[in-house]
Amino acid sequence: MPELPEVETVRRQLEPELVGRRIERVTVLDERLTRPEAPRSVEKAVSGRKVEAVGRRGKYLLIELEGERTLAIHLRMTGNLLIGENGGLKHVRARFALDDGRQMLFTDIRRFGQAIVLDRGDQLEDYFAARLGLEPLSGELTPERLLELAKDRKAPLKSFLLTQDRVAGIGNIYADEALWRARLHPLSPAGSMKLEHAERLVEGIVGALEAGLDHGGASIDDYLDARGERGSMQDEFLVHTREGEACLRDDGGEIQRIVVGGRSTYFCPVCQERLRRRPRRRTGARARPKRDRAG
DNA sequence: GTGATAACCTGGGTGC
DNA sequence: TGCACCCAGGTTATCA
Repeated sequence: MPELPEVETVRRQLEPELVGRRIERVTVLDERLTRPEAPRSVEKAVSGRKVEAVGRRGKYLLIELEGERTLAIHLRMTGNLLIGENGGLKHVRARFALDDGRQMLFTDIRRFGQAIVLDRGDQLEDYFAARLGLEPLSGELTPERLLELAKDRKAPLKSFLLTQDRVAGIGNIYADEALWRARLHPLSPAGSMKLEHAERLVEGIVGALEAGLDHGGASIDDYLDARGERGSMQDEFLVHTREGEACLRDDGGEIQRIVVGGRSTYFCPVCQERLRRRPRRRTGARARPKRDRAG
């Protein structure tokens, strides 16, 4: 499933191939891809424009085009962007014909992927401001800011990490990996963290994402990089999908699988500390007056 | 405002 | 072998 490391891997591969090239023609083969916009409007907005840069925001890939337009692509669960020959591929949802004769193809088995065109400037800013929070690898994610975002939240840490408008780019795999690295139980209420926990969690998030990047992402199911090759992060998982195996910390714990927020969640019950909600600070001598027995 | 859950979607695995 | 059913998960909409 493409999360931040997978999308960033694709971005790094596409950048030298696309920047300076002109997208001569776009053919959208699945109208779901461009919803709510009509396929023709996206085809018209992109065709004939030169690529100026290839960026990323959270799990969105941003192809910046001349004329202050940006093609924002989300791979969702099974989307792939492949460049080169790519003959005989199944589930092709869009074709981008480049001016050097090659094609970039968007394939997507489950058809959840999205491609929209935004005007650079306010429209782009507003779109992402409403959806995405801190970028974990940019240095803006500090323990203090994470603590502030989690303040008073009762939601489990696992669900909190998956919420993109707090911290962008973390999905099911790297949430599990980050929590294991931080030694924090996925069911701990987010608002129960203290500074020391937030410090461990930031370290865990960054460590997990960088490991994913180092291994070209994880190819559990359908993910392929822009060259059509699989990543190897799935061979390096510390906890995700290791149900029934001994914890790698050798602490006697056995990795368990539970469902949190409808998502499979893997953790070690021995070394991942379950935090409890802190009681609200009461004001005054008695926060809750005793019942007046006299009636 | 917050948290939980369903829906979207399709290939693969499982059970009968 | 073929069929029905369930599961996976990122995001959004809906509900409590």
